[in-house]
Amino acid sequence: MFDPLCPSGLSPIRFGDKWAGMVIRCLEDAPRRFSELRVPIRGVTAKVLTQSLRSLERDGLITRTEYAGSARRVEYELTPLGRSMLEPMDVACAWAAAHWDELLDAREASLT
Amino acid sequence: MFDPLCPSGLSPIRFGDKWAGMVIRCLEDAPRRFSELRVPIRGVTAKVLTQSLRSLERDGLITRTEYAGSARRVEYELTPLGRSMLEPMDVACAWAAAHWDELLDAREASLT
DNA sequence: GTGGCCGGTTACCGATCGGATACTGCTTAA
DNA sequence: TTAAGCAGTATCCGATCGGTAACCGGCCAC
Repeated sequence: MFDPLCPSGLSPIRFGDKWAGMVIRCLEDAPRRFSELRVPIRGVTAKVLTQSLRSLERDGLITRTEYAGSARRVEYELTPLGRSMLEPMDVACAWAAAHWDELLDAREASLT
Repeated sequence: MFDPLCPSGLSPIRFGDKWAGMVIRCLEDAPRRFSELRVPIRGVTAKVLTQSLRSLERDGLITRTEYAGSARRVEYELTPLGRSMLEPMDVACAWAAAHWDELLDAREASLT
């Protein structure tokens, strides 16, 4: 899903830390478990994902729910506040998509 | 203009490095000289502002024009690409303004 | 000829960020 | 009994970020 080579890293617009934007995107449709996040968000380590999730939780963008049961189960879910970030994120994505080639050109030109 | 205590630092949405967003805002209405940027962008040092400007230039968001004349004069100006960032920035500002109190509440709640 | 303004540069420094690696406690399945 | 999965922790490490302080050359006014 989020390829490390994905050009989204080219955009200067960032939401929280390095992985926060991807986390929010992953939670857009449904709550997900820790291990369900690690799969699509390629290249993230457990430690860093934990940091990102804790930070999002502190800011009230996601909730962390530990389900009492024999097997361990923790789910992360967007709060309404977190969901409200989708709108600026969409705008940022649209901007990046619209100006992707210009950004590439500028980068290349600056190497010469 | 950009008070170091300004709550805009509370928003998790960032455009480029720490000062890039303010630089773009300062150039919104007119081209400005190096020293004209240092005044409103309070707290930025020459070195860091230079870094930020160089980075924005590399990305094609601003141009740096050195005017030939006896007195030294350098002006920075938004490119069309740089100007196009104003739209996502406005959306981000609107989001931050709309959810400012929720962000504050979440921060405070996480301290207890 | 000395000081000030302009637009920086250089060297150094601490803090933070993100990543690598190893390990943990708990539970369930083979 | 052993292995695997879940949801992380603990420790260390290098790279980057942002900041301080000092300095620079060219020009100008005094």
